[in-house]
Amino acid sequence: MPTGTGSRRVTIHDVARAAGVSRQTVSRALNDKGEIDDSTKQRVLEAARTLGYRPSRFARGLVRQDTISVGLVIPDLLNPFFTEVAAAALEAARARGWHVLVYDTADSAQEELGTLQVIASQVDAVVGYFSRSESEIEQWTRGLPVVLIDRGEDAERFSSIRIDGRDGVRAAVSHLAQAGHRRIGMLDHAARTEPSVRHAWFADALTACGLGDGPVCRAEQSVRGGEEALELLLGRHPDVTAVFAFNDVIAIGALRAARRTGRQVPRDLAVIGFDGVTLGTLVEPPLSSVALDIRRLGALAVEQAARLLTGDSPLGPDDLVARAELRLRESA
Amino acid sequence: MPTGTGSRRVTIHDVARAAGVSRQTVSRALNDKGEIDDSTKQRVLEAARTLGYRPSRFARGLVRQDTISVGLVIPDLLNPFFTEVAAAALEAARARGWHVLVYDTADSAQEELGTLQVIASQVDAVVGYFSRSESEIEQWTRGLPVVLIDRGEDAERFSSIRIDGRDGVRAAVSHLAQAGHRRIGMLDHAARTEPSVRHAWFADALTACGLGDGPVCRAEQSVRGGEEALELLLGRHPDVTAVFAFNDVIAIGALRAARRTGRQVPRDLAVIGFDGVTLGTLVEPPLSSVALDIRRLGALAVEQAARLLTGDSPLGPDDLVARAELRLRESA
DNA sequence: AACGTTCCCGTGAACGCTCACGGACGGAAG
DNA sequence: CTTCCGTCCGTGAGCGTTCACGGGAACGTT
Repeated sequence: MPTGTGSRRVTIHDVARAAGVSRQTVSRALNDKGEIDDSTKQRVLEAARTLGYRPSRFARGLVRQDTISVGLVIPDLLNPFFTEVAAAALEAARARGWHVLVYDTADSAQEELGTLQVIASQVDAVVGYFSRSESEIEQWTRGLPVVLIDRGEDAERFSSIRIDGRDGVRAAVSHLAQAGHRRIGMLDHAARTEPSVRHAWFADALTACGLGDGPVCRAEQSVRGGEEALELLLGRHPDVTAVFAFNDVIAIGALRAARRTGRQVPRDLAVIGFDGVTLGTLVEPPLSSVALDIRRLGALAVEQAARLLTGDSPLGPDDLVARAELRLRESA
Repeated sequence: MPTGTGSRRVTIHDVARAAGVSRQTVSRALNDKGEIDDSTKQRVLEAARTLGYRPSRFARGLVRQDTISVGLVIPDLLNPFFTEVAAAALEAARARGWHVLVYDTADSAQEELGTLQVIASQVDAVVGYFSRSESEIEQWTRGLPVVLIDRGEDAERFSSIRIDGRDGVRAAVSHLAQAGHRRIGMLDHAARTEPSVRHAWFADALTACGLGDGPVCRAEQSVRGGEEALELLLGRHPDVTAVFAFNDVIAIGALRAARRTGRQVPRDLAVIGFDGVTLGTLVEPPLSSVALDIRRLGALAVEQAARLLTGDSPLGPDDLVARAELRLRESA
């Protein structure tokens, strides 16, 4: 068993010497591409096996530039929305024969910087979520194709898959209004300092429906965060009878908190989330949501990365849109 | 904007020429390691920027063999258990500064073979789930460190993180027996032809508790699969009052099917799963489960990969165990 | 004036592999 | 016998980067 603890790496040269042939013949044997006698091929393969030879991916990649790998950057793989985005991107990448390096930045700007610093030297393109400034991203990616996802309004230098939930949120609020709700609150994202884009859609929808502006609470990006935020919101505004959440995870937290405090959903409190994750079908009651086509979202991001990579006809901002539409279940 | 559609790649040489210096000086500027005048450094950096230069990861990797990357092979990232395993492995790998290539084999033996064929040339070690035979795995990995997870009893050539749920399942069945259940069924894994190891634990536990053997139904690895399997099981064996499921996903399906058919959980039907995924806390009622420490599981796999990689003191089979223990919530 | 230092910078070599070529050999065709 | 072709194999070059070394210029020291 050749383990090669500290010793030199086994190269194609060693195999050649052991088999009594040249490097090229070894290469022929391993990549089975003809021009080689079958007996010598077996001999080479045998030598390679006993020596424990394994070609260097770097040397190989250096000479034939065929394999493409893309970096996928995700804030939190355990957040079911990002799980689904990752799965979608993985699927799209596999269809292209790409390799995918996944980086979970743990919702931390620090970790994000860390990945930014190492990712450029490992991949041919980058896809995913970033919270840092575009100039900071550019500084580390340096001309590498980058596709951002859901980068709000400030995606200028990079391609970004824009998420357009305006109509969907409008439909959601409108549905709530028609159900008789007059005081609708929102559980917004907590990380950013300013209100989110989704909140802007929410506010617009409220005025469009002729409702006064709704109270808002910031929620951590977790079920727990949603629970806490809902209690806070309801504590401060007991007249609220419906809530719209920044995303489904938070909405599910709200659902749970509502039931735990004796409210019945949707009778006492209606809840609508955003994203449309599968998890929403498993909770009680099933969660209504302004839903995205997440598989398409991931596929779109990879598609654009591919176009940027080859250089031909990248999609324009108008094509890089994922629209969300209201998917009614039972929570509202 | 130098996009370089079909043209030659921009090399360090081009930058050197443009800046009027040597390759080495360019290298010094880019990896900022002193021995360079600040003004020339700026000049080089400027040249690199305008040329759109980006060092080749292959050339760099060839000469300084520092970056390590590991392949993580998962049957289905959307299955919450594997999501958590992946997240755990990602975290452990990041702590080591490793890069992780993720492959989702889509529960398909064909896709698994496909990854097997390409993965060896891309990573320094492989961690994850495989259904194919060890010889087949070995054929493609060729001496690459491989760490299998939950490979049942037949892990001989490779390191495998064994999942030991014997005591946990025993505790689960025992708990059900003490609650008065006499007829306990199981929803087993459907893919394999023979009954799973978990079923063996279940059967042993039944006899240990003095109960006759329980009826079994095979379930697809999904919530839907669990629903269908439970209906089948209950249709065939109406006297069953409790079920143990191969895993939590299936158990959640069972939970839903039970409630949908008017049964109350756990009063009319008790349900216990396996794995202990977080999702179990979100369903109604919260799922009891024979729970694994999934983060430790992932960390252990990566740890062993690291040891195999450096060659020193790999963990033995006795250390490569993840024990599962009963975690009671409300479904039983 | 000779010498040692410090600061920059450049030159060969090496990393491990594949590609493009060319050559040796044997047998079939002329 | 010559010519040709097909089969098999080896040699040089090159992929793009970093490492180890060496050297020149400028400055200060004795």
